[in-house]
Parts: sequence; C-alpha cells; structure tokens
Amino acid sequence: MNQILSNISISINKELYVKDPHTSLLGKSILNVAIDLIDNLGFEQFTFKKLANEIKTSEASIYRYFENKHKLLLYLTNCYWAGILTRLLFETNNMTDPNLRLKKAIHIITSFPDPARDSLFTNEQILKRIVINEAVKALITKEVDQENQVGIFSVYKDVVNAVVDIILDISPNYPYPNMLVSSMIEGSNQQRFFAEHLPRLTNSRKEADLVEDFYMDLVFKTIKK
Amino acid sequence: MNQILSNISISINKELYVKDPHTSLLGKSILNVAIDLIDNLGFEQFTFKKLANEIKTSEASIYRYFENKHKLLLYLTNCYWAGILTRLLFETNNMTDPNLRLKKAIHIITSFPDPARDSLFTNEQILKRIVINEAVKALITKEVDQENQVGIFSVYKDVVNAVVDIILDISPNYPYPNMLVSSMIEGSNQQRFFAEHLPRLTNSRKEADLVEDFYMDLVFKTIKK
DNA sequence: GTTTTGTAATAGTGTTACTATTAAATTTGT
DNA sequence: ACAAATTTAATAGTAACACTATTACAAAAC
Repeated sequence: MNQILSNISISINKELYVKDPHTSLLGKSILNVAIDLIDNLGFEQFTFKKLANEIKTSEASIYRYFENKHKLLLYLTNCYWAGILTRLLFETNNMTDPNLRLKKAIHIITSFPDPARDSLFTNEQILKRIVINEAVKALITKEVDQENQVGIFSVYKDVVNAVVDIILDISPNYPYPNMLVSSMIEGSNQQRFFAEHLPRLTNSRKEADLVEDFYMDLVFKTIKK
Repeated sequence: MNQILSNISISINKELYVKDPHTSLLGKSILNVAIDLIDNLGFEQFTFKKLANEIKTSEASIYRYFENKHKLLLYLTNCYWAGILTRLLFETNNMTDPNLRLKKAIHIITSFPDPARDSLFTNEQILKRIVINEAVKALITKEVDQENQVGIFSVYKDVVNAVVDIILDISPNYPYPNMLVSSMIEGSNQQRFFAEHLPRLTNSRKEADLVEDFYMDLVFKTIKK
C-alpha cells in the first residue's frame, strides 16, 4: 500500500503533475487514497475536497500536486500502462516463437490480474478496475489533441506498438494491425464492464470470464489468411 | 432541421424525459439546438445555461423537459440507436442470404452516414458524431445499473441482438456472438475517434476510412471455422 | 542567523447543476 | 362565453464544485 510502482523504469510524463507525488509523503498518500476513492465513488462523484478530507489535508495542498482531477486520473492510468508495458517487455523478452509472444501479449493485456501472482506494482487490481470503469472518460475528450501533443499518451501508444510489431512479425501483410490491437485493448476493458452491468451485451460473466478466450480466438483467426 | 425523427415507430423510453420534447415547439428546439451545442462544445463544456441562452429561454424551462444533461445525452443517443434499429430491420427485411444480411448489418453499424443518401432522420451525421465523441460518457457510469433496470438501454440491446441473430444463423456454434457485435459497435466509433486524434492507434484515416473494411474482414474470418 | 525555498492552510471566486415559487398563457367544463 | 383548471415558462434563488490568491509556517541553504 505504500508505493504504487516499484522499480519501473518507464517514467511518467511531467505534464501530468505540478509536483511529483513520489517526492513526498503527502504526494504518495494522495495517490493511494485517490485510487481507493475513485474506485469507490466513480470519477464523477470523486472530488479533491473528499480526497482532502480523507487524508486530513486541504484541497489547496492537492492542487500543489495535480492541476485538476482529470490530470490525476490520467496520471493513474499512465501508471497502469507503464506497468503493462514493463511486463510486456520483460515477459516476452526471451521468447523466440512469435506466436507464443503474441499469446503472452494477449494474456497480459486482456486478462484480469491474478491476486495470487506477485504483481509488478501493488494496487494492480484496483488500478485495473479504474482503467475499466473510468479511463475512457480521460481519453475521449475535447482536450485530447493538446494532451497528445505534449506526449501524455505515448506510453499507451508504445503498448499498442509493441503488440503491432509482434503481429507484423507473424503476418507481415495483415493490413489493420493497429486497429486490431487498439480495439482489443479498449474492447477487453469494455467487455468486463458489460459482464458486470449489461450482461446481454457479452458472453462473458464475472464468474466465467471469457474475455481472454474471445480475443485469443479472434486475433489469431483474423491475422491469418 | 425541424424534427429529429420522422416516422420512427420505435418509441423513446419515458424515463429519459420529464416532459416529451416532441409535444411542444420549445421542446423541439431544445433537441435541435442541444445537438449542435454538444457537437460543438463537447459534453463537459455543454451546460443548460448555454443552451437556454442560445434558444432565448431560461435554464428552468429546460429542466421541465430533462432532469439533467446526462439524461438529455441518453435521450439523443437513444434517438440514434432507434434510427439504426429501424434501418437494420427495414433494409435486411427482404434478404434471404444470411451472409448478405450480415454484410448489410455491418455496413449500417460501422459506416459513417452518407450525406448524399436521404437518411431516416435528419441530423444523422451530427448525431453520429455525438455518439462517437460523447456517448461512452453516458454509458460507462456508476448509474448504469439503475438506468438499465428501467429499460433505458433496451433499444441498444435490441440492435446488438438483431446482429447476433444473423451471426448465429450463419455460424450456430460460434461461442462469442454478443461479444463480437458489441465490440464492433463500440470499436467502430472509437476507431473513428482515434483516426481523428490519435492516428498511431489505428490504420484508418479521416480521408481514407477503413473502419468498415476492418470489421467486414474481422467478423467473417472470426465466425467461420 | 538571515535568506531562500518548500509546504500547506485560510479564505475566497466564479461556475455549475438543480429547485422553489410565481406569473402568464392555454385549455377545459359548463 | 367565461370562470376554473391545467400547462408552460420566467425569476430568483441554493448548494456544491472546480479552482485560485494570499499568507503563515517550517525546513534547508548559504
């Protein structure tokens, strides 16, 4: 619970914060309590005032670290994708068979983190829930162009690219690798939301999760002639 | 510009409005101006005050018709899906070959409405843009369960189901038809957002739209053994 | 030991979402 | 035709929210 990331070499874009929350105790508790609060209340109901009350500090102190709650959410999702990218690079590093590498990549992206496995970063499950339930709201906005220009989505794009490269290694002539990967990433999160709230839109269930199976089947069928 | 829907038999859920906007002049201009305003400002920047100023009425008068701006957005997206469902039923009605019916369904769902074709409802292109840029924010919320309980998403679910039925007609043993259809619907909108703002995440471009091609290829490859 | 810098609290501002109340217009009953 | 009932919309609010300016205090640097 003390730290979100440990030994992650991928750094978080400086545009996302005013003061680096990892440089002080208050900053770290802002991150940890914000994660729990966003998870519990949802992003709309989450406010800096509630966060300040929770950690017995003032609203203004939180504004020292984050410009607004939108940037804080972007920061958290960036942590998540930085973790995923690290796992992706580490765990597919020694694999020679591109089919196995793709299998591993699909697993890392579409599966729900296993509580048993010791994850690269603590809070991985809560962070994944936030990515499932809230992250789209930080992405599909009118501010996306300015934010993209200063590199806020580069980690996310690197994740997509890493998987695209594997696909092109297997099927150099498949014409839509980027579409396939980005739709898998966003789709896998959305299918889990559907499984919990709108089950008629999916075949997956919370108790019988089929998201990974669905994409494993779909991707390999699609990229092959 | 006077009316949003004409001769649509699918009715809009009564939970979505306080007073039916189709029963008065003010109600109709609320809808028409809201569409333009949400399209221009984005949902976050859109307020009832700005809408009231635009049509020279008061904020309170708008609250007579819609409980809040969230419900108004849900109303508009419901109009869109009601239109899509109508097209889906009409245009695949006389087709006997299920493969051709699926092709038509994929076209209706994933293509961007053609300005040349006389559409079932005016404002179809603006409404599609709103669905692409704003609709997720009305779906991925903490209120989804209550809203689902009173049937707000039933038209949307009917659209998914109509396509699922066609797929099962072609491939009765394909295990993930609902996942495939719902991920196509949401994914096709998201790919267009990416094409405009985050082009590295897609292979489609605004000038060279590949969304329909991508899903046409993907769906048929996926559902067949 | 004085200056500089970092940290956080107080007390605000402007805006937003939403409501209570009242006035005017329209419809209805007789 | 005219009073009663109902619909419609405007005025004037409230409470909560996002965000900021200013100041007080503490630690570090010189």
